[in-house]
Amino acid sequence: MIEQMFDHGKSMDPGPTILHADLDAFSASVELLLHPELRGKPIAVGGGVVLACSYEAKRFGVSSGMSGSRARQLCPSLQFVDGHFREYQRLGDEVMAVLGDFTPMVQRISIDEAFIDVTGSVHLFGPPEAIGARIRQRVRDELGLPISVGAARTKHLAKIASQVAKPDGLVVVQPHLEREFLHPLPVGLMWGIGPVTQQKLADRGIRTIGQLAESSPQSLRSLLGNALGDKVGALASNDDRRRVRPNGRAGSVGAQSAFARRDPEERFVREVLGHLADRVGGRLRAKQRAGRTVTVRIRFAGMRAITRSHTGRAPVNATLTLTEIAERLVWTALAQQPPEAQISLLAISVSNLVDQASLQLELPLDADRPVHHTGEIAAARFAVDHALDEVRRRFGRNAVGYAAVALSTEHSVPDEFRELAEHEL
DNA sequence: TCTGGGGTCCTAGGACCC
DNA sequence: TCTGGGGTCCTAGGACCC
Repeated sequence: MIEQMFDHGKSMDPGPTILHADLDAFSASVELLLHPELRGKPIAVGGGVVLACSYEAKRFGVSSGMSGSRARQLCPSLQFVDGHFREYQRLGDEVMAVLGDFTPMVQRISIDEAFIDVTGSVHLFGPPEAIGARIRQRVRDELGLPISVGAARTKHLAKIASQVAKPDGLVVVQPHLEREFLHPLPVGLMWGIGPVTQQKLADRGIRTIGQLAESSPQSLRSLLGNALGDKVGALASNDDRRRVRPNGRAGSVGAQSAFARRDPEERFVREVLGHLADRVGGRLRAKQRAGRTVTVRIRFAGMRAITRSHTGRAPVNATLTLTEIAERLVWTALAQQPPEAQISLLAISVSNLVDQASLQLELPLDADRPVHHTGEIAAARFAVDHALDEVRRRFGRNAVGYAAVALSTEHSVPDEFRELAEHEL
């Protein structure tokens, strides 16, 4: 009798209920909606670069980020389609709206993936398996897209469950079966364990999450560092206290451009940096934000990369100011490199962000300059930026701008695709 | 696996302050 | 005229996420 009551009590209050919902091969699935005749065939979005691909293409070893020529080698029957990026954004938002019908506790991880905490919703919609099934049914019926869902007591378990559920499935991890579920799985499924960490663990004979759970905290700390060691040790031992947090704002904004290796010619570098600064500055200004730290990244032929940063007293978001700071950082860094070094990527990122409603005109944009100089320049730049921002607002982002004509279109990526990855500022 | 693009977090050393 | 310990900020590099 007492045991029954204990059991009954447990199932009435199993703790938090977290779902992880993850659209299957999202971009490719949207393209299949638009091109039903391609269903069942290996397809890839993109051309010069694979931006996304279907499960059929993945089976050949095709993956996103791969060059188009490499993908064609692996899969000669691969069909390339143009991306409909605005559709991805719209449908991704629609899916999030479906999730929002079950709870406001939605944490969106990317265009096509989110955690939701339905602890407070089970009395309305039933147990986790019922909620997961309803979500999948609605996304299928209303949007025509396959989505996998994992449900469990923690984020870690829910996320792994949705991966195990793929493609187009639902996996619920019952609280009393968590260890049986978790321990046989490979460590690479865990959040935070990528190729490097996986190799380090494999060198110690650790391949499953169960083996990881048996390892001593001290050995994991010394192998992986304190933070990561503690984190993976806790997760493997099924100790995950992270909450679902509705999305906050981004802590940094950046843009990058990769290109075929080339000599760092002055005109080229200026054009690329101007283009990147324009993208970053435009996004900052659109959200009335600015940042004190400007970081550049230079990747060389052979993939070695360096970063250089500058933190000023005043936050910046003017395109020309960002360009100048970035140029100075890049040339100072390149001066320390062998003169024959070729570059294959440039990036600009702005961090230490602050809100900057209407203080723009009063603030010197670069505190390192003499004040009499900065006042006028700041005002002029403010005016130029806002004129351009306004033209773009009315006629579109590409109506006017610092186009980097030196960038070949072959390896560059459509702006609409970039926008999919942008975080809320 | 010969590598796109936008992000986050951690580490380690140095400067500087009290 | 030798030197503790803690806190904060900055810089650079690296792993990882989607």
